[in-house]
Amino acid sequence: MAYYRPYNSPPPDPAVMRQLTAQQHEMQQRIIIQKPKFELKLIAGCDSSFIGEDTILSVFVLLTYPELEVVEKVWHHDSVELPYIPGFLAFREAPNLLKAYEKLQQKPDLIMVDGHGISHPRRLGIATHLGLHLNKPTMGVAKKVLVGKYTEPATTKGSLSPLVYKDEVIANVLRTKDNVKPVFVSPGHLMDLEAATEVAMACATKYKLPEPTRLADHYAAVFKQEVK
DNA sequence: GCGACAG
DNA sequence: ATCTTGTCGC
Repeated sequence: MAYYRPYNSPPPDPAVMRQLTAQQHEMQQRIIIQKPKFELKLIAGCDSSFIGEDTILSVFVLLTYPELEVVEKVWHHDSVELPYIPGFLAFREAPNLLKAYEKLQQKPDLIMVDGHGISHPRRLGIATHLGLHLNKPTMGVAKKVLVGKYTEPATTKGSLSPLVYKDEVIANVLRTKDNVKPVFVSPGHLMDLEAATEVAMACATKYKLPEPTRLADHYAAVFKQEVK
């Protein structure tokens, strides 16, 4: 198994990588992509930032839908164990995100995660990984492609083009704002691409990132300063 | 064998 | 993710 290792991260143990890959193959069997069976009243957005090299701070923001008004925001920080390795992001960030999630007083009907859903080599982007752990509908909104090919969508807001990987459309490259780089929208778990795309568009008000993840990113920066 | 590579 | 200043444009 070949995997990419960022220039400055410690060399991952081959035995560990084999174990994590096996776990993704097991989890892959439980992914459910279907037409949504939930009523979207509350949507959550989550994101993580780092304080130094090994301390992660994760945030969950809860919003009403479709009004998109913030009703709750929580965070949690802890030390991380694994380095960042493309394709294995969830093993590095999901543990802390789950701890932050537990602090929510109310639980969302859907979680929008910063990162990919099934648009991943083994369909296990962090959004899908979280969805399986929480048995909750999730979708991913990433700023950069991980796998697949696509053509640039038109430069006007609302334009989109499919992201294809192994002859399957695994995400939509969506222009959420005029003349701004598009985002990659994919279903994570318990929903499908069509629904994920619809929600992403409905949450794209005046910025590139849909409100849930944009606000989570915003508060991550705010809380980070409070901790320092 | 040579690139590409979420956050 | 993070390190970082000024600068172009709505």
